[in-house]
Amino acid sequence: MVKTRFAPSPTGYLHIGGARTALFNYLFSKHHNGVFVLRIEDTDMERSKDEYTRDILEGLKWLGIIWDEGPFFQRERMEIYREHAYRLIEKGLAYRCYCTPEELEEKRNQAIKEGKKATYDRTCRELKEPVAEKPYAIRFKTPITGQITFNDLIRGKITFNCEELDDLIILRSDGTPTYNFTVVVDDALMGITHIIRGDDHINNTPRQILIYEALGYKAPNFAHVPLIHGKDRTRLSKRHGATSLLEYKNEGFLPEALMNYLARLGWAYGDQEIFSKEELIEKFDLDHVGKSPAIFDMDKLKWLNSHYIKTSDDNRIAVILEEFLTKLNIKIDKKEKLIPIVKSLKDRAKTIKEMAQMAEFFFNDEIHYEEKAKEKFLTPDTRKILESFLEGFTHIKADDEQAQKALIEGIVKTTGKKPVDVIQPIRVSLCGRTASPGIFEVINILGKESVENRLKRAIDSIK
RNA sequence: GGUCCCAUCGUCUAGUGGACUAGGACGUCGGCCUCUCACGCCGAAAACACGAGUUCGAACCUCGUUGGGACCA
Repeated sequence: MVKTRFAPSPTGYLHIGGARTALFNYLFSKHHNGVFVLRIEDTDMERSKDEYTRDILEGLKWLGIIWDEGPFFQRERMEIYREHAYRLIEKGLAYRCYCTPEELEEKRNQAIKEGKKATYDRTCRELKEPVAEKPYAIRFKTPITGQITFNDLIRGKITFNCEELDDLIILRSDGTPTYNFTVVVDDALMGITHIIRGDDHINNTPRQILIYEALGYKAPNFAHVPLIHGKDRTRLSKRHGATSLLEYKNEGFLPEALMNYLARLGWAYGDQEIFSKEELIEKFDLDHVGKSPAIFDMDKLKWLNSHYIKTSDDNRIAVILEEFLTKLNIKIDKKEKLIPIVKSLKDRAKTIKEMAQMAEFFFNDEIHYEEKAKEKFLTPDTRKILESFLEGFTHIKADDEQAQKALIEGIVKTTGKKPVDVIQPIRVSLCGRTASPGIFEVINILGKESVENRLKRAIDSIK
């Protein structure tokens, strides 16, 4: 059975790259009816924070990635790693190293001076007896010669020479295990069959394979996904504003848009652009994951988001819109307005946040007029138009589009102006701006009283 | 610096030796629609990094060059 995992360290928020790695693991396991495990690699006591763990869990949930097992916390498994480290010593596949950090530092400097590689010189490798009372780290006995090759599911065959690898520390002198050791122990114990992770781990892979073998476990399949880059083509980091995935939620993106975008970033299925979650599970495979890094493109994400806003259920969008309106301190006078507002704005907004901003004027008759709009359309010249529209409108219902059209046509005829010249002043009076949903739609949503209030207020503002 | 990886429009990508006059999508530009803004529709510009080789034939295979990235130091 296929079993994958996502194993982030809670030393930062769940960023876009991490989310995509998680997604690929999730999709791959679900595609094969397998199991997806979540493991939190929190062995770095200094930098790990609960806040980050919470962000990661929440982010995954929001995106719609559901794990079958876990979350497991490495901090709770320290004994297991220690036990495995000593097991390797017993098997003669690891050894105690008594070199002090100072000695190591000196050796390193010396090697660099001589133009050699700054790797550990294996001083303690052949020590026969443990030295009592002296602190030690445990090092892994890396084969001195030979090659290690693995078949990456995305990149094909990758080969390393063992000479390039030194005897890495698996357990520090303070008893804490190191990264390359804990991943292997956990992945082996948890029965992970496919490790899908970032490109940045390729160089760790040969060491890890060696550790699998030493421990007597079968190495899993590896698939290294290229990293996501920022516009400057370097790895995404805080500089690129790639903080938390949840920030996209706060910016008004829909989770399915983000999932769709992330999946298509570095993976393709012919010419298809739009994928539901179910479709992704059905169609995702490692064969069509690209090998070169992808650059994050906000415009395309926005396009997908607007697509999902357009095609999403109005009630659902209304609920989200309400949250954003509240966040913007906009008081919702009548909840029944929300659905019609969504209907009128879903083709115009790229994010729900944008939608909330566009919707603001619907909720308060004391609207703010945009400077330029007022200058151009609320003038002594247009005042007559507004007055005659208000006069006619008092006899009409707010949902009677036909009557409103007739009224405007009448004004067009008597003034000799173009329809747009009649409508724009009305639009600015009602919305405070020159761009808005269709004028009849706006009137209908606002209702008779609001429309009359706003017209009066606009007319007064001209005086 | 060492090791490893990568290379098709600005961006995401299709492409697995002949169907390639290199396809789709975002973005850009132009047009249509239109009460404004959007939406929608139509159209355009836009790429195989370079050089050798293999082959009847190369975006696709091989080698090299250049460029980029990651990890380690």
